[in-house]
Amino acid sequence: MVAITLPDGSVREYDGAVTGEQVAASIGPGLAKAALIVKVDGEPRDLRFLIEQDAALEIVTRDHEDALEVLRHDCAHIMAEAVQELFPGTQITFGPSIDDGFYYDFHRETPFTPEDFETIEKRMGEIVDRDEDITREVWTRADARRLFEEKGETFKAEHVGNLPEDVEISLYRQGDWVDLCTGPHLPSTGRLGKSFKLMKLAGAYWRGDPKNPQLQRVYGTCWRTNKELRAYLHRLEEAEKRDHRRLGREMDLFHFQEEAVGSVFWHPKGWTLYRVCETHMRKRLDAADYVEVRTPQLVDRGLWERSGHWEKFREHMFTVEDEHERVLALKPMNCPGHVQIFRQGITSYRDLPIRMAEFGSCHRNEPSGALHGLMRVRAFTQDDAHIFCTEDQIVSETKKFCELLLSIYRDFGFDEVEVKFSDRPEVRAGEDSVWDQAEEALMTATKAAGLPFTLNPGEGAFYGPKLEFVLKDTIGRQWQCGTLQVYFVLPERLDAVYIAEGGEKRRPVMLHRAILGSFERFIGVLIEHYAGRLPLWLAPVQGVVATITSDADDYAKEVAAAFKKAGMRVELDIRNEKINYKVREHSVGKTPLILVVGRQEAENRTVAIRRLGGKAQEILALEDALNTLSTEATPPH
RNA sequence: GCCGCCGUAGCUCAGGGGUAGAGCGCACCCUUGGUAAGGGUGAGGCCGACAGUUCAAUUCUGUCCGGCGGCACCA
Repeated sequence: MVAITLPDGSVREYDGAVTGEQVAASIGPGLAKAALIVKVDGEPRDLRFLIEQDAALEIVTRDHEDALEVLRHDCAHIMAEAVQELFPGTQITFGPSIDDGFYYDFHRETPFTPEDFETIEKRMGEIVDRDEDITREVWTRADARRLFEEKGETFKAEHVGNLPEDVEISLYRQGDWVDLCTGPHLPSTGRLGKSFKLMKLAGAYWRGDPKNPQLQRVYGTCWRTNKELRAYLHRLEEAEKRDHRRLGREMDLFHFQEEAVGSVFWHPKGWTLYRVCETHMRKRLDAADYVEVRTPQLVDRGLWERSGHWEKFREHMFTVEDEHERVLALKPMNCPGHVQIFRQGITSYRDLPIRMAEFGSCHRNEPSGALHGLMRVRAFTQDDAHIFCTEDQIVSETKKFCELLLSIYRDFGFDEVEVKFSDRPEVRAGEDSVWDQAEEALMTATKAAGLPFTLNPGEGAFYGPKLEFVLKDTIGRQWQCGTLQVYFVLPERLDAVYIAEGGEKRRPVMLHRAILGSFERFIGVLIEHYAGRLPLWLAPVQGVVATITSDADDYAKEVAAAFKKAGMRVELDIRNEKINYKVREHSVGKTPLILVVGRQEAENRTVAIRRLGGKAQEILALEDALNTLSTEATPPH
């Protein structure tokens, strides 16, 4: 007897071993038809997996939350089958499901083109129509390897050889097509349906290593229904509309051009936004007892050699030579500079902690393929600071920093923050004992700060372990902005000391920390988060005074001047255009307030306020409008 | 950096071996209009750069530069 417990708590008994397929059939033919896979004691399994002992069973149908992953994985297989039928000689490698879809990496001499998509999609549809049985087979390692070698599937054969000894080698067969896979899979290709679409082509390295052959990756998306597929495609279009590169142009914030690849040309409006962010940060840092400094842009390579950067990051540093053939590097970071300031004079333990901030302009020669609008540039400005403190102060400083960071994120409208703890990477500076110490200190401090965090093993910085603070924007995308890194090694290398209570010299610890990360990137994130509709205090142009007829020009000028005097950023639009036209243009330009004035307003000394996206207008006396709106436009805190 | 695609007016894009087109924007004129595009006229282009093929190249080929999507990278 085998007793199967279903999610509703009911128990069904069977004479002997039973499959999920049989259980589903015994419940009802509809369910049997809708079933994709099952979960046996929580483990995803094929419908035909033989359950030999009592177990909890969950039948995964299309509506189940796990269904998409299975459908997408099967879709990848069906695509691979289609590709191998259509293009003999193409080798298969890996094809997992991913967020919103799947991909499959192929090895083939001639590249695929987007024109091939239609052909492949058509063949995939045929494979679904053929409704081929998908069966699981267990092979010995040697046989599986031989099979793939005979088929000329060198990548698969290599992979079989690399699998751990204790892993069961399972092959999935659908029609004449075979792939090495752990599964689970649908019982037949017909269950996939046709709500899929091939999306794009890309290169990818075999096993992610640039030294290995490059494969051709085909990305696709796959959904439960055509409706879901259409909704997804619509979502992509919407996401494109909030792309900061597009909005940057439409809102006249910044541009890029060939002569300065990876550097931003900030237009007046974009620079206003930048300055508002900077001013706000400066205010918050002042209040948090930071001191602000400025360190040199060009620094002799000797300092970078001592700090260890020259050895590790040489190829990412821009260098210049002076007339004595002395090599100077454009600073890629601010830490060594800050240590130089710390080293001036003698520091007492009484002076610690010293929180040294710099809106540090840095240059890094990022690989050309990494550049991406404001998100990844070669010239950027960090909201950087180094906290020089004693080991005893690490916990309290970390705590203070986390509070400051969360509070500033809230100012900018981000409430969801994920924290990741990254420990020692393979390539690193310093002894393991020092890393032990640094990791332990950071871990204690992080726990004391009381923030939930996840572990991110091996992802620490060159100098020390780090916390990463990841923002979640309106549409759920994640952006790593803030960081806190514990440096024990750098103060040693650059010989930073303070005089301790007993009169002896001691090494301070440095906490390298940033909240926005880089202003450029953060502004990119802000633009996308708000889809360009920035909150009033951030908007570069907060309001436009727009006239209805030229009779109101003089009054409009007076209104604009009054708002400007009240500290607001307003523009005047007295062009010979209809109000409809002006409203449309300023709405498209994402101006938060349109202050409409016509004859009536001029006579009554009022303004008609139209808010971005709103339909209604609100008529206020000029004085009231000034008070209300300038209060509303005040930055948080 | 690697793979694929792309580069035509300020923007979005069409075209195609015989030196170019649309819409929006811009300028000027008419219009003074009450909340998301009023009308007319006009000016804008070394068709990314450099080589090659050709009687002729913006169009075909190659190289380079830049952009886009991934991969790799991100102190």
